[in-house]
Amino acid sequence: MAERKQPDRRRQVMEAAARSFETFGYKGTTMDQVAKLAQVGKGTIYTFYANKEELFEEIMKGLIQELKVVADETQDGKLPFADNLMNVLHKVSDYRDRHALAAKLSQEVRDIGTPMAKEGLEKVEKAIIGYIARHVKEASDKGEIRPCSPELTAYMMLKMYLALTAEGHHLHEPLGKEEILESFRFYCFEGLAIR
Amino acid sequence: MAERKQPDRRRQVMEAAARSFETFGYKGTTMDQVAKLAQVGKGTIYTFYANKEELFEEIMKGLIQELKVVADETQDGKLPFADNLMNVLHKVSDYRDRHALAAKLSQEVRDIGTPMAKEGLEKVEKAIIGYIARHVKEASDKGEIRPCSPELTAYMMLKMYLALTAEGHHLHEPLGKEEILESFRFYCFEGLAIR
DNA sequence: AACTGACCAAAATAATAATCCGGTCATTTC
DNA sequence: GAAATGACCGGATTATTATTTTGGTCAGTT
Repeated sequence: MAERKQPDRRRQVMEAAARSFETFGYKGTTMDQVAKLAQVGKGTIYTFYANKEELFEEIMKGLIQELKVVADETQDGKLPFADNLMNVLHKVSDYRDRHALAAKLSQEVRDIGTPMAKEGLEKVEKAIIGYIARHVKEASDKGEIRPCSPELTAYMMLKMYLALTAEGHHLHEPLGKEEILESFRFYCFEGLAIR
Repeated sequence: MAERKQPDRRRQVMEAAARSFETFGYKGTTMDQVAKLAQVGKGTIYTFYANKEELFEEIMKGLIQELKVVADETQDGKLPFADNLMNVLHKVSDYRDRHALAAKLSQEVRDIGTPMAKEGLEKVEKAIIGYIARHVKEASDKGEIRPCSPELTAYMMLKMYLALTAEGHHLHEPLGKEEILESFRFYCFEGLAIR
């Protein structure tokens, strides 16, 4: 009963859109282009999605889903919270950097500042913070770390991680992977105070 | 002997430039404008400064100097390092936010991304980090805080402080002054680890 | 009923004209 | 004759206009 008597147009559109957004960015993909790639009349797209924005959001949801899978796969129940956290940050950041769609959108924001592209990437960041926040809460409840606001803590963790991995602004030497891990543990978990 | 038989043209130029840059931004000030404000022929400016860039750098040096004075005045030898640090961060950030030149340049970078304006603000940030780094090193030598790389630590401190004070990106609620201080102490000095 | 693509207005881009501005230097001032 | 000036230059920027593109619609086809 799963015969495709008719080609699945919704899937065709989604896949075409995904390819187009990651190749040409948000601004660079046109609805005509997507229709052509999907081998579908342009009007057909509008039977599934109200507009370009909605189509884009659907694709971004997919990226966030992928990141969640990567993060879940990285977690190891036997490891302490700090190790899991650092592994997840590393893996997710790495995956995001390498993912064609995210990379293209970053470049688009840098180069021409497309608002939709910025918004999309913000949603990804927000999803990452939400994901971390859930695990922070869990660790906090289990007494693995000190009590804290999960949301704010997750936000600070991501900011600290990004500050350490950031290069480009020549404010500090680019750090090696080991240095990043060590520094992250130092600043995020241990703190500067004498104990 | 300190009579001003001739008007001090260098000073006139500097003051005019300072007023112009803080009113119109880097791009918005023209050399003609500065000459007129300084009541000086345009060519005269070029006897003191090789070009517009150099004139701008002179003015930025002045801003950095002002910030250093504010920071030094904020320090209180009797207070522990953490308190001094937080006071300095608060005062300097506040002063910078209110300073017309810095405010204008920030807006210019946001709105049109003038490279020179960005560069100038980066120099300010670098100066702040350098200043903090010196005090971190001192505190570290005195054993007030754990041993650490002063440069990297100062960088991380500023980033953490800015992350906490940042609003606009709606990634977390804007925090009150007390919450900022408390959170900064928590994340920067105490750390998440159970002790 | 599902699908299509010619069509439209608005927005983006390209082409062109007009203006501005950093920097120079021959001339003037003292 | 050293210091100061401002008219002047060409490259860059901006304003103006013409042209093309594009998101979205809908009358017509399958």
